[in-house]
Amino acid sequence: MPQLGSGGGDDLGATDEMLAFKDEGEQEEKIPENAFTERDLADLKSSLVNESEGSGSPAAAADPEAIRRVQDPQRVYQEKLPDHMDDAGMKHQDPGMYKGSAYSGYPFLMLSDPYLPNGSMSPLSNKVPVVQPSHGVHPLTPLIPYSNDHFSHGSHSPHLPADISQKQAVHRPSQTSDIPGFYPLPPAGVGQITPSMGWFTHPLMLGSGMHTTGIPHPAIVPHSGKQEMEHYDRNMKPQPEPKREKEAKKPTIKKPLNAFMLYMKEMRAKVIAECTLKESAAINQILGRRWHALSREEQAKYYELARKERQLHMQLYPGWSARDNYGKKKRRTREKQQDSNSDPASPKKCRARFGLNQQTDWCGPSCFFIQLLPLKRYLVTSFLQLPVLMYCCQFKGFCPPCSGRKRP
DNA sequence: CTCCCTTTGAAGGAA
DNA sequence: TTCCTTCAAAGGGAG
Repeated sequence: MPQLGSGGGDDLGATDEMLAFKDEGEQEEKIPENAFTERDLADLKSSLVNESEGSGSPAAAADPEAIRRVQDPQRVYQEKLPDHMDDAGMKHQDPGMYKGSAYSGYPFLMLSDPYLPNGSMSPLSNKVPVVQPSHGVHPLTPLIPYSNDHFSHGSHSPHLPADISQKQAVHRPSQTSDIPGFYPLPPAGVGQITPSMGWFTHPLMLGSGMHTTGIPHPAIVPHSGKQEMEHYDRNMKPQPEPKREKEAKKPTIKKPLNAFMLYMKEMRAKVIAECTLKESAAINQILGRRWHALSREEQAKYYELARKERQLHMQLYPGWSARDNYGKKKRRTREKQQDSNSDPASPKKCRARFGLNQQTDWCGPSCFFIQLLPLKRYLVTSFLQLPVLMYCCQFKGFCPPCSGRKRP
């Protein structure tokens, strides 16, 4: 058991040591000399939080007109659409136009909508780094005055090599059949949409990533996706079409992305290219380390973006709570718990039956071995002919905490 | 087909 | 106030 000898109990360090991909890119992940302390970062974070929680949105406070624009998207469209259709590639002529385009989970950065109905990602979505210089101007940018200062690297993200960006641009399908990523189409403009834009055909839009304001928002996804399927598969026999249709239209508003998520979205492509890794779990580990190696200023950029995302999200969905999306895993957990409760030999029931401490198993959870080794639960009969719950390691049939007794 | 893994941060509930 | 849980993204891998 290597963990035993790892010493110091530095879990993080140990974890890193165990990572097979550690070598890759490790050298380039040197922490800058001016690296901030965790305390500094915490200060920064709290300052950002305070700023956002203070006397309202600074951006909004600075620009009351912006609030009105958000509240009146149609007006925004009318005012902004022509410009940003030009800027954002509605001309769809320039194959490299995405290179500098802005996309994020939210519209003010968005060129395409990653939350298209049926769980399908926009063909533009997942390859496009979230945080990139904004080429087009989103209608909501007055509200969220994204400054290209955040992207002071000129036309290219420093994190994203030009070749990658170009590759992404090359893979873009024709814009002709694509929805422009900005929120874009005023209700008045719907009639101009081609019938092939199936997701836009429903007048109410609500089942199609459309906010009640009429703004399609990437955070809104219909329930027709994974979750809905799961519910259907597990709990339902085929239902009459109307009911299923009705359920499928219930929109899901997703959480706004936090700073790290924004960073991941932007940097994932680069890491994949550098490390030739495809597994997201491994990539995320690398990204996590790189995130910690970022300078204070670089991290602040993402915290600021995340803060603005939250602001916009709050303004678009005032009553929304992250709790609204709770349930999937919770339901699973509950089901497992119910299974456990229905099992007469479940640890909980057996411990209760024999007056054992619920906090301590037969061998005791404080036992180091018992926590590390695979366990199996045994319900055996004691010499009093009473059933007794036992936990024993399956490790070579030997259970150290049981004083060397062989597994029953 | 579905869930897990893996990361950080935000949010909400429980203690 | 602190701690815990869940979910955001992503896509390969496992069952």
